[in-house]
Amino acid sequence: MADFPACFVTADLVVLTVQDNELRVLLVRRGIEPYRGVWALPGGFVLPDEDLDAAAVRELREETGLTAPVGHLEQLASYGAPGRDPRGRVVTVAYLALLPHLPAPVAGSDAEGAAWAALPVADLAFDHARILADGVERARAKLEYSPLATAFCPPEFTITELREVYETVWGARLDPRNFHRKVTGTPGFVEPVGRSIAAERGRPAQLFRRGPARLLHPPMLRPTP
Amino acid sequence: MADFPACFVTADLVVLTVQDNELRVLLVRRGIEPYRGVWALPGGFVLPDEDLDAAAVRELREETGLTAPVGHLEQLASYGAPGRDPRGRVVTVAYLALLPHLPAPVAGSDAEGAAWAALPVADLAFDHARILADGVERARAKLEYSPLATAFCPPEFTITELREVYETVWGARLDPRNFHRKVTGTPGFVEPVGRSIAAERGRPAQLFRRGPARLLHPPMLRPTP
DNA sequence: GAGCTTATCGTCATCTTGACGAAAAAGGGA
DNA sequence: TCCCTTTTTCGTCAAGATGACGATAAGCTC
Repeated sequence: MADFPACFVTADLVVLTVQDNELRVLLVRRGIEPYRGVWALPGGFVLPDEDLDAAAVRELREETGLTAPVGHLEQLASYGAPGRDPRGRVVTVAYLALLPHLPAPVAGSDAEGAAWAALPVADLAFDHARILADGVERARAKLEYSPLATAFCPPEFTITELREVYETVWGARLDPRNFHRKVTGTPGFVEPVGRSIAAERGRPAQLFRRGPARLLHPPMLRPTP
Repeated sequence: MADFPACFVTADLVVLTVQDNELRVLLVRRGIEPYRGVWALPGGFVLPDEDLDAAAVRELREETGLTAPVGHLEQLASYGAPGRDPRGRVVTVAYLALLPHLPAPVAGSDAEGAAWAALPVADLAFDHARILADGVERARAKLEYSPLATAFCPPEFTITELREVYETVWGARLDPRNFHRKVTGTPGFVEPVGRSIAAERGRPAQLFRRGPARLLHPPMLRPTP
């Protein structure tokens, strides 16, 4: 094994949220070289005796201040092209997190600042533009056959809020009546809370929470433009 | 960066094929410690200045003797639990390959032998049972919304051969008439070659090759048992 | 209460699916 | 040659899902 060169392994995060009908990603401004002062995905080195998933959870907590288990976190892909990091051989295991909108992000120890950036974003450090694009495409695809759109919503939400998540992530308009029928008619997608909430205008909407289903059968397909 | 411990990175392969109506995986019997003599997924260390995908392609070629670009290869997931390899911190980037049936596999340099093993298999080295299970589930899911079942077939195949791939991977029976209608009616899934082939018995079947579609719209859903 | 806005329910044509009948196209045997 | 078997391929029909859109319900403000 001594014949093989050592690598460093990092866990980077594509943290997506929906706010003001915009898809936004959590970015940090790098405080150290390389790419000092450039926006990048949050992340960091995997610690000794730390599992990859644990590293992602730790980074997510450090960057967002999240303690409660809300939203969704899954492994996205790994990136290890030679030369992607000028410091040497660094392999990144990227994770995708989908979160409801949170207060202002917290800057990490080696960052000058953090912000929610509306997509599309330009000029990211390393190969983070590619990782971000892969994460967004994964999120778009997953909304089709899984109930993960609820990860963008607070614990209790209305069908209209859920529809706005779909419309924002997909960049498409959906018919409110057909969407309502599809969501409430798919077993395990959402469960009625039993209460209603008064909107600013119009008829109050029923509140729902996420149901037990992990997969949508049949899936909710994107409109074919 | 010197604060962080070095890891070793390997690329391991879940190579699946369909033969005799069985789903089979390529395994090697390890010739070196640890787990000497135990069956494992093929794979090896990523070389210096080698991209992850390139390492997977190289390992696949070394283990199968494949030169022509047939079948399908994609990244599956990464596994890096501490202690998964007794030699130290080893992170594995797993790849999933779907291939038509090939002649007998070639044993690699550090393996005592190689074989196509019918699923399910037991007693694999490291955490390879988990990686294999993830690969099989990925393959099953991908048959639903992509035309990748054609990767299990030779360049020219009949609709019945394609259906047998689905039936084998899913472990379910499909109606030949409805399957034929669905496959030939989905744009870009398969293209007629124009010739027919005489089977052992019954009416000769038309030959098809894979079409240009990357995604099936609408998807071919697994039967709900 | 009139008027506005949004949520929710219904209707209907169209498309897709699951179950299954039937014709087409080969070979084998009497 | 004429059945018989087998497999492929095409049709039919009911049930379910979808897209387009009308209609009603339930709040608000004036």
